[in-house]
Amino acid sequence: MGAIQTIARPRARAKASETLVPATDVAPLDTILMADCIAAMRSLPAKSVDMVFADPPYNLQLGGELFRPDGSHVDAVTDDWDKFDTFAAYDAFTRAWMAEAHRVLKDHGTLWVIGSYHNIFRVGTAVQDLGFWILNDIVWRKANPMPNFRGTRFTNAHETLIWASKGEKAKYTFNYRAMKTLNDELQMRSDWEFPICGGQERLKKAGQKVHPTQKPEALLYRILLACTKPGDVVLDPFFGTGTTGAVAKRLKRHWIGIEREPGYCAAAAERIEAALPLDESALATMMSPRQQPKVPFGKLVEIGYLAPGAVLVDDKRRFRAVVRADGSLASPCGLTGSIHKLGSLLRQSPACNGWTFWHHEEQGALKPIDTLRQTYILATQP
Amino acid sequence: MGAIQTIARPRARAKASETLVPATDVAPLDTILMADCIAAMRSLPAKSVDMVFADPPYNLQLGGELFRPDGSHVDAVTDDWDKFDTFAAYDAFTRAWMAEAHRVLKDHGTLWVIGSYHNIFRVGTAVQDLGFWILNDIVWRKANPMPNFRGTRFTNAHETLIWASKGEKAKYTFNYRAMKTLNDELQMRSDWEFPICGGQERLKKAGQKVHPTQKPEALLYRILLACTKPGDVVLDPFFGTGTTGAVAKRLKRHWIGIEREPGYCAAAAERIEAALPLDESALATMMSPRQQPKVPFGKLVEIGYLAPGAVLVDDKRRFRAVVRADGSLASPCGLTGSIHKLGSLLRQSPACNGWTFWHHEEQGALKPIDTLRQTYILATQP
DNA sequence: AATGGCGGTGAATCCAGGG
DNA sequence: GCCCTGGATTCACCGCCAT
Repeated sequence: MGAIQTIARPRARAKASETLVPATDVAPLDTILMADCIAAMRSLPAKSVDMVFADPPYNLQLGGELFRPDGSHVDAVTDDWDKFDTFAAYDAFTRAWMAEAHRVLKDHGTLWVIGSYHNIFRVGTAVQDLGFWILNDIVWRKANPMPNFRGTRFTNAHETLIWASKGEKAKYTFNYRAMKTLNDELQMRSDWEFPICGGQERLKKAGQKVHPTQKPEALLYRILLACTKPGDVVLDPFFGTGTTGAVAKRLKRHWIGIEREPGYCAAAAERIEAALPLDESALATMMSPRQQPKVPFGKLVEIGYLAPGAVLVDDKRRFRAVVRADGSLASPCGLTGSIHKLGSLLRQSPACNGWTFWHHEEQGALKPIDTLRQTYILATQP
Repeated sequence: MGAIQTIARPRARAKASETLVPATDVAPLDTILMADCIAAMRSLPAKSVDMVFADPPYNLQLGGELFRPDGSHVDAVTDDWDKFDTFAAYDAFTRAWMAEAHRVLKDHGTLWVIGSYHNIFRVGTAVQDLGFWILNDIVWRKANPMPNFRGTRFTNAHETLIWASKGEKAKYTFNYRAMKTLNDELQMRSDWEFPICGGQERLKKAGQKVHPTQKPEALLYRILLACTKPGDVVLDPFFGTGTTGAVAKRLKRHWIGIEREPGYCAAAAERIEAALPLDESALATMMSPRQQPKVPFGKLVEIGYLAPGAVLVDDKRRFRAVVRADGSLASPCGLTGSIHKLGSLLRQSPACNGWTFWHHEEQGALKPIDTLRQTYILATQP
């Protein structure tokens, strides 16, 4: 693993590359190029890297300030690097860096890009228009997303990644066995769950986060493990605080980072210097064992296990309630609420497990609605 | 719910609409229009529907169908088709139907589109370019996806939906409380899990599935419950076997379906005819507190729930205020104002819900004054 | 030493209605 | 249009500190 080298400008050849540069020289491995990403990419030889991982600006287009219900302020992404005047400007920027990514990639290399609904559709369109061939889109389900404080939309609980080869017929690396092993001998799916980056992993300086959008290492770990081999070269043109570099070093892949902000470069260099090969316990956390799925009662209504209007009773038939369209219950006396809430109201107890309290008639017998939940879990778990 | 009416062509006015048609007439409700989708949409009056749900063709590269910008079918699709031409044709088709969707939607209506990585990025770009404002992208996680048999990629286990309003400032319907209830009192997230459509729900004829991509009713159920009100009109320009219509009928929403294939139209008509609407009590959903009668704080003082001079504090007893005769509060530091105003002043936040911020002593315990309001509402409701 | 309460916070396109 | 005001609105995780 080469030393970390921070340079102030891309190499002098950058300008000449606008004409035609023979791809004879070698890319500077395990190095941060402190420069504008498009100029720096132009300085790299064609067909020299095995993967490009890109976490470009999302063009969030945020409005005013946002406050939590308790009155505290939400620290939003307001950095200048995320601001674009128009979609056209964003598209031009996207196509410029992505065209360079296509040039720099080896024929058997692949591109990964991450984004949110603000930008990912434009990114994906550019991916296709530039001749890349999409292999999968991947959903990063956040275990702990920020809620929607005003109750105006669905909680924005995921981000999207695109994985693409250089063309329809292009070969690419996919370590199928490694992914299947990582996923308890089941094929790895296109939806991945990870917590957002926080705790010890989150880089901080004077109590402040160093970068507003630092990605979790687990995400990069899975990507690099799935789609590169040891010794491969990964280029990250939006290096930030160097998550890609840190994980690449741990997995014995080479990396090249491009980052304009000196502060991010310094943080990344220090972080990667300190990165060590993963020990077994850290590996285990990366494996993200799957947990028992939570099944809301409303789900059983949606999928038709219980129809709205169905009648539920307790085991002694003392209480009775009707299922409503949204999964709430209504009792004849006018009380309404969730299965748990209505159970506790009627029983006049502080808490109630609605799953075992409420029953429905099935072949002449009363069965707790929990059996429906178990049936559902059994039917949908592989 | 009107009878199902299958027509062979869109109404005669369709052609004239290419010039300028005053939007005076009414859309044909609860009807299948057997016609090309763009032509049929042109026959509908402007600003006449509350939601457009669209499940357009997923694109072409799998040897499927190709459309010209006017929506007509292109027969000879060969492997030699230039990709750019293919994408350009699909984009033109997408923008054509989507522009009609924008025209047909009421100002407070919303658009839903579903797709996979083959087409969703182009669809999303069109959504933004046409001036729609994306509210969420939603991931449908398939509980039981088809495995990747060759082990060459990640299991393609999800599809993506886009939910958009007509513009950045446009209002829209979102039944927040119903969604929260449906999800066991947690905010509904942007990742939804449903099984793919199969079993009894899957329409079959002579052992063959009637439609290759029939969507599960649970998916439409959640969408319609979340983003429409009873009596609203939902237009589905790619009606297929009528999942949208069947669920709309069950939930007492009006629907309009456009479908070109007679076989699909017949299956949809039969299916919707058999669907049963929910009765009123089952259709009821948990309402937002907003829809409760408004009770001014001063009312509680007037009727003696709280006497002038009573002392209120916040939950941590950091702040303290005295109730005055007119229902305003006065703090010891001299500040005065409504329960909301004084709360925001003292907490130094831009807004504050005084009903939950302020507490009063009741049997030795602090209780939010909102409980008094709830008591009052319960006591005065018929 | 465990445990539990409390506070902080994260890529967020985050209000509605009346005067 | 604008301004003002009423009042609706949060989940999982991490770390600190008190018990």
